Amino acid sequence: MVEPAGIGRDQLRSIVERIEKLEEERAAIAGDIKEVYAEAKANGFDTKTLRQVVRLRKQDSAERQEQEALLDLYLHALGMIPDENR
Amino acid sequence: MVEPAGIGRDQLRSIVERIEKLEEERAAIAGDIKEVYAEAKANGFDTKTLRQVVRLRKQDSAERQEQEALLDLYLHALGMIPDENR
Amino acid sequence: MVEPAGIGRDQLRSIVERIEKLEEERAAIAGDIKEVYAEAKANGFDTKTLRQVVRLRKQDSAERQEQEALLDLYLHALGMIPDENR
Amino acid sequence: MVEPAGIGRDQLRSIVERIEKLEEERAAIAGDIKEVYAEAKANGFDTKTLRQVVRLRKQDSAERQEQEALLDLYLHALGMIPDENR
DNA sequence: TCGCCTGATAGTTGCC
DNA sequence: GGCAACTATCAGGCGA
Repeated sequence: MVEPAGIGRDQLRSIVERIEKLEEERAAIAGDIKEVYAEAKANGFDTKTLRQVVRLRKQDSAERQEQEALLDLYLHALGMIPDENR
Repeated sequence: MVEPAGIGRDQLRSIVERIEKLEEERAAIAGDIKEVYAEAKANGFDTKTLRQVVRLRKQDSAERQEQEALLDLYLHALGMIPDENR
Repeated sequence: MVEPAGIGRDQLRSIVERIEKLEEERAAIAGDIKEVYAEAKANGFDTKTLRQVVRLRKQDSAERQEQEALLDLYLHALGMIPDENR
Repeated sequence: MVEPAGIGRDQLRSIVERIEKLEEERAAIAGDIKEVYAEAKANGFDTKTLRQVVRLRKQDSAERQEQEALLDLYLHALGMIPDENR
């Protein structure tokens, strides 16, 4: 049964407000992250690479290797071996 | 010149750690939001509708601002600058 | 199971080529759009404003559709299904 | 001088319509691309890897190696050498 | 629960 | 060369 019209009104308002509050907080943190990247950039770091590093640290190494292996497979099938020293 | 290997080491570590800390916080908040939706659902609300309501409320204010921006642009294009602080 | 090395070779090549062909076409159209803006600019129009107009026209129809969708959702949530083809 | 209000009216309409027409075409092609990926997926290919392949083919290899070198530098500074056989 | 799809986020490109 | 718009990728939510 869905919440009847009259009854849930205050509850609905409360829910929406809580969500909006949390979304604001989340946006604020996103802003902080952006700032850190900006500061890093100002100190001579390459943000693109930084993001890559952060992503790699998050990713499980097993999964990472698997993905690399698959890519190799495809590139090989296309005759595009990216680096023969690999 | 990009940050040389030896120099930025500690700085690099600090940057990465700050970002990871912030991303954790952001993820925690995302979890809270999820909980609110789950709770709402348990109370009989339709989450899809709730999400759309939240989205529309966000859009409304964004849209309003954009309309204002457009007006400004037109006024500018016509040489009728409405606000000298622009 | 992912596509084994030998089997999908020609198929893989075909897929990649089709995608690349389509991406070229898309890029060509993007170029045409750019040209139109450039021409408009040469005729004294403000491109930023033009872009905003185009964007808003798109948004308007999207918004209208979303509002309709929201109405549907509410009617559904209240057990008043407006359209059995849904 | 910006285009005066009355004069450019038809021209403005024409511009906007041409742009919208082109954007539709572009969207149609984007849809085609999506279809190709979907079809590939249905045939057992991994779309994420496919996208990577397409991207790599577009990217100049010199640039690619440069980016890899930079990443290595950062990972090294963090003590995270991703693959010692490299 | 899994796969799909939409919405959020990150990256690229073009303009100023 | 920095910033803003646009595009592509990714992740989370929804429906089967």
